[in-house]
Amino acid sequence: MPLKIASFNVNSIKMRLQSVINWIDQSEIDIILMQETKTIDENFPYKDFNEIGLDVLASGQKSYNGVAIASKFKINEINRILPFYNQDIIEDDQARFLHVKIENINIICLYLPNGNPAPGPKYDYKINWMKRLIKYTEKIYDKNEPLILGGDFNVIQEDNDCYDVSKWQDDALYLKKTRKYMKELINIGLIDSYRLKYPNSKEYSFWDYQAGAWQKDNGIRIDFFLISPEIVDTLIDVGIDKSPRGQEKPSDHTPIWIEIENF
DNA sequence: ATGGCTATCATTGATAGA
Repeated sequence: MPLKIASFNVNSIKMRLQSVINWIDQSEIDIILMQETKTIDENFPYKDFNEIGLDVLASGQKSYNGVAIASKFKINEINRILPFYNQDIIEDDQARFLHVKIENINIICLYLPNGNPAPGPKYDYKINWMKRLIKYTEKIYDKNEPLILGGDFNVIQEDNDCYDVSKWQDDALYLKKTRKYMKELINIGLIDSYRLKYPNSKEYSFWDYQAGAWQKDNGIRIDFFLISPEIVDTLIDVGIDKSPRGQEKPSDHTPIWIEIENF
């Protein structure tokens, strides 16, 4: 039976609740990874997801960040804290990470830090977070086990992932160091599922609210599904659904999805 | 245009996003 998995930076689950629920229903999504939910767990709208038959796990905080997963199959929590490997940082109160197991699949839902302005402490935090993610992924990686990293990576990895990279030269999303660590993560043995199917396409997953970016298609592709070889073997289809971005009161991101043969 | 918009929290302004 095919399994359809999506990732969507919703930019506030409260503002986007009805459109997210409708999109899940219309797109026949089995598992959805959400980012920028912007609410504490007590206030997460669990009921609305439960009513359409989904189990939910949320890891949020007040005002900013926040990740959540909703699934037709039981969600088994593995980890909601990305471990530290750098002794300089002793705590991290930003809700950006969820590692779960659903059926036989290890799934990580992530919201990688933006990092602007660079250089500066926010960029240092981003790079440190990427190093932690690399270490964690190396630790759990097994090429014979299905593993999916999905979410908002806040990285413009290739020139084809941006309408005009000349405007992003000094941005934290495109700096050489950012792309170097993204490459290091991929080199553990993961595949960018979108690029596997569309090696040369220019399609985006984010358009700024400002300056008519959506109307001009001034977008960037920063939401990814990185998948292990075991998932590649069962991959049926991949896509970016632009339609939610064109609706009233949209998120500035649009959902991405993969379909795999699982059972 | 170091601009343009959207969301949150707190109280009409500051902060963050990318």
